[in-house]
Amino acid sequence: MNGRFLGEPAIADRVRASAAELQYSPSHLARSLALGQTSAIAFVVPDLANPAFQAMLSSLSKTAAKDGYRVLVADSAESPEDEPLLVEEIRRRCDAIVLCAPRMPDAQLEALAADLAPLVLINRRNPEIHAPSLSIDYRSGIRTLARHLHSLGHRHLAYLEGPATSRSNEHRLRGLEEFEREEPEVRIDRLSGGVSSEDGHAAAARVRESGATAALAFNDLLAIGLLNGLLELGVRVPKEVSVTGFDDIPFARYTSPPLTTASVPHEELGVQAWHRMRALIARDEPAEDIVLQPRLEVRRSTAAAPR
Amino acid sequence: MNGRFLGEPAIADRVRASAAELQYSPSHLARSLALGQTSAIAFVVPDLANPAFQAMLSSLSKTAAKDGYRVLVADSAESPEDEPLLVEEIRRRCDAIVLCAPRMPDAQLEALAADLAPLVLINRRNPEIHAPSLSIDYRSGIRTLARHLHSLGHRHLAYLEGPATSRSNEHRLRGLEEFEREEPEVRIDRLSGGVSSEDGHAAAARVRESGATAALAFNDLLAIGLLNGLLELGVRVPKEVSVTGFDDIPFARYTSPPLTTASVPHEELGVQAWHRMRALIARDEPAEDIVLQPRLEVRRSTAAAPR
DNA sequence: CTGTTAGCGCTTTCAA
DNA sequence: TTGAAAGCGCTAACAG
Repeated sequence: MNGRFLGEPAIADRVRASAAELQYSPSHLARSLALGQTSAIAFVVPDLANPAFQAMLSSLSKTAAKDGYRVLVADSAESPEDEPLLVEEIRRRCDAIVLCAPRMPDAQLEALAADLAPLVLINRRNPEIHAPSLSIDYRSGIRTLARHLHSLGHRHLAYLEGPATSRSNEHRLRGLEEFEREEPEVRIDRLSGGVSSEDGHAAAARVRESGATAALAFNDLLAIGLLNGLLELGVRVPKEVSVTGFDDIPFARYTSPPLTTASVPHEELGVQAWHRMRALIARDEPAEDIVLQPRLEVRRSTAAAPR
Repeated sequence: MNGRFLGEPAIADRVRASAAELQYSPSHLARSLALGQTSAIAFVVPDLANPAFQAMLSSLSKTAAKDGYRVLVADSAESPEDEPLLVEEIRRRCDAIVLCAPRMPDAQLEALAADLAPLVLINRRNPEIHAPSLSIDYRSGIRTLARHLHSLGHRHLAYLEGPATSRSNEHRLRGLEEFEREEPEVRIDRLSGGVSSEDGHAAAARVRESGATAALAFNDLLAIGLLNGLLELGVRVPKEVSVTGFDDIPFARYTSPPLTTASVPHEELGVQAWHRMRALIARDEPAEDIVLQPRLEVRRSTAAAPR
């Protein structure tokens, strides 16, 4: 049945015919047990409703499929507590795991890492962990956005934060601190944001009250909600307040006004994650870790600061 | 180890301690083989990059997780030819399958259905197939949109088609025919559209040339691209041309102008799909098939027809 | 070249 | 109450 039969073709045909007649269908399960591999990998994200993670999943799944691998998905619902159990459970069902932006504390992740191997990490670097890691330079990306706003004359900015457990939020914060050191006359207010467009919408009033002339949102989802909330409050964007996002999700270019953002190649991350994973599974040396640079995408949600 | 041990607690503890020491971790695979169930289901869509399918996946995965089930995803890349093999392969890896908007011909789907059971169908009804089916009344939805445009004075419409293999595209076409019979003075041009925002964008010139005062797009993705393409061509929306979408993806409300659309409860579909599936797996009688009615969501991309 | 067998790691049944 | 054994359906190594 497996194609590499060396006997008489007629016999093979007869066997195949009988198999069809008996409605025989091989058990992938038993095959996996005997072979010791399932040809499936897990992909875990904090929020499957986020287009950025969806884009990675879509490209990871397509890419892995070319090598006969399927992907098992799980959403940790932004819960750092449940994450370790979820991750261990799903890992045991397949051959390997891609952890995307895990929210659990470093210590737990470090403790788990060996058990999880083969493991590929996205958006979470940790020198203690021996696993390929793909990430985005959020620190530099947010600085580029801040510098863009600065060049437009903005001196009072607001940063709408992401989840406190998000490492990439920390990196943005770090980038902002650097920027403040470079441009001491700039003031940046930290405002609590969230993770969804609704959160961004709800933050609009706080942004207006802060008096900032420009708001940097944690990501595009937040920025899109903020944009809308600001408009509803009668605040003109970008005339009165400029807004930036982060990610460049497919819809960022279609908002009103189109969103200035830092563009992240999510599809590329999915492809590269699979390449690293394939190497790991084959016990090859995976390619080097990469830190992708976001690209400034200037659209119409940012403009010169009001007088 | 399985919690229902009847002996001395001290012994159980000692066993557990040894297990931990030996880094014992149960093999889900072997357990599945012995038990004859994997606690995983497959979810197959034509395009994982479509937010409508992503929303279903996200809710299906969350809902199934509550019952200890994981989901294996696959994207058929809109290919009706590869679909049957893909579907059979992934089905054999797990306990059941949810087929979302399959593109393969009816005959093939009917032939496959028995092999695939337990099977839940989304967006594809077929009386020959004995499987729970959840769908959207696209026919009525598009008619509601057309009627909305008609009430605004539009008499020359254009319909931007979806993939030829999409049954839901056919249903929309059917609804439009009904509408034409009801309102004989209305003209509806059929224009080839596609499946992505890029396709919608590319169709903008064709829509303008058609002379229609309103365009109904197959879905929101197409509509958003069309909106943008029209704007780039200097066509004012909705002043000169009204545009409608279908689905009400999360971003439809944030486009410029916000998109009038037929709202489809994708999350609800995911939840209901799991409920049907759970009943099937438990050999219970699944709840009745449902045909959800889209809800007209009037936003600012539609307005009175020009003079 | 063909047919037999052990074993993957679990669950369940049956015997001690 | 505890231990031993059969079997889930496949693969791979081994004799015949």
